[in-house]
Amino acid sequence: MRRYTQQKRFLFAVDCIIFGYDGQDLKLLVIQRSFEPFKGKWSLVGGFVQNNESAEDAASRVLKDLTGLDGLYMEQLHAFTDVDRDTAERTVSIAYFALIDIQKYKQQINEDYHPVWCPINQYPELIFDHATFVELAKEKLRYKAALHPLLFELLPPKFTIPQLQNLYTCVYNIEFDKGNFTRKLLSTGLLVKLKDKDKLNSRKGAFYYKVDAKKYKAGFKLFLNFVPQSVRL
Amino acid sequence: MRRYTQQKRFLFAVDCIIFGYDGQDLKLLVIQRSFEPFKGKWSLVGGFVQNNESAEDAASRVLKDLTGLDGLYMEQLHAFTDVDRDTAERTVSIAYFALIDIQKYKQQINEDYHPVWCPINQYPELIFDHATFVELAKEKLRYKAALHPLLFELLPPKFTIPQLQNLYTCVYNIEFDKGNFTRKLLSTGLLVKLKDKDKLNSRKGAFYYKVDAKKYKAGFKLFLNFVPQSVRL
DNA sequence: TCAAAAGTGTTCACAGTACACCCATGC
DNA sequence: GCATGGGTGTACTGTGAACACTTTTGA
Repeated sequence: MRRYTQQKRFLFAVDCIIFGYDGQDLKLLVIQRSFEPFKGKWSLVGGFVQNNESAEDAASRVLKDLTGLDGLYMEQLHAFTDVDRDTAERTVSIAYFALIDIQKYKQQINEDYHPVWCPINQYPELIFDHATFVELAKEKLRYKAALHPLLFELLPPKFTIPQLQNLYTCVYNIEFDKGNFTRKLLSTGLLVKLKDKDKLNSRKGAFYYKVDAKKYKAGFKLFLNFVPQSVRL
Repeated sequence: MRRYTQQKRFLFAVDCIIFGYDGQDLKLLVIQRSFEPFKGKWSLVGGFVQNNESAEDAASRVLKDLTGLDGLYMEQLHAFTDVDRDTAERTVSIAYFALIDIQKYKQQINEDYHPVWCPINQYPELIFDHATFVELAKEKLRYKAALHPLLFELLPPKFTIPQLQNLYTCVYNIEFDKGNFTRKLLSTGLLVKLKDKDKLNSRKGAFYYKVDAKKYKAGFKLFLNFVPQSVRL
């Protein structure tokens, strides 16, 4: 009754929700679909899982194809399995969300896909159930970043505290008190102060910091009450 | 190049990590596999996703088959997709974890599967990568229960605060101060005090409480710092 | 009356918040 | 010197942790 041979097989895809930060705003990467059905419509980046790769492998491959980069932050979001979610044929999609610093990587984006960075709250209509993916990913980003030092993945290796504060403001749509923000941040011990300053955004200039890689890895799980509970959703 | 017709199709299963609480200890439900390969070996409860159902549908069906119950707490844990995870044929498995009160439901367990409740830290060797599923589920349970009022799903409708405290102790392997525990719990406003007492566990007796269903639903997302951060993993 | 568990009260330390104030610099 | 944004100091408040104490009841 449950023998393998009598079971259906399904198509199996991955789709990536790619968040990027350009120093100003939080963005979402979408592409124009290059194949039928819905060729030319807006879509998340995705692809089918091949015989010799796991879903993680496939998602990494898709990310690399698009950005030219390995080693981006990436994690599984959710498996979407509704019977009719793909109108062509039953397809299971595993969604991954990834974080990237737009400044650093924008020149490496593969233009074959016609990728576009959209404001996170203002992206075009997407095919299938991809908008559901995005909304869930946004929720998870907010949830997780409230507890773990996740947002560093969106910044360049050198960044200032005001830059980081602006990023938090983008993610949570609230203002943070700069004094308290700075103290809380430095109290985690995850940051290393550098000698030089960023002078673009103010006359006085703000010191650059970088992440202490060792402490970052070790301290990833236990972090902060950075964001008021009421804002975390 | 990415046409649907040229893609592989894969088998697609669900597996359930079922946690139960019997008033004393936290348990895991495992079964003896009734079909090849590995017939007779220990395994999580699972099944293949059918043509006309989503993975959630399939997981609910599997849970119902085993326990006779609808409406159990259930959520998607993770999709496991390693190429060789199933030795018979490439199979993607979506793992769900479920919470049930053993006391209430034990008589309804379907005996065809030879199900056994094992202590959560002492379960038999499981087939394939099922042990990985269980460990991830334990981690997620601890993580989520530290932030959300999840553990009520493991208790009967009427329960005492000392019972709940014992459950927390099982999950986190730490002692909780009863005074602080009680205060923190009642301050959430999620509980309603009942008139009667449980007299089995003490001479004095402990008042029963029940969950305020409306507040429970509304307050599920914002809960407590119930568990010290260092214990959450 | 005593033991055992339920439940309450009290103190202390510290983390989060609000907000005032000082600092460095380019114009 | 003054406007601007970076950075520090401080006082207040609330929450969490530790632990002493009271209550209830069966044996």
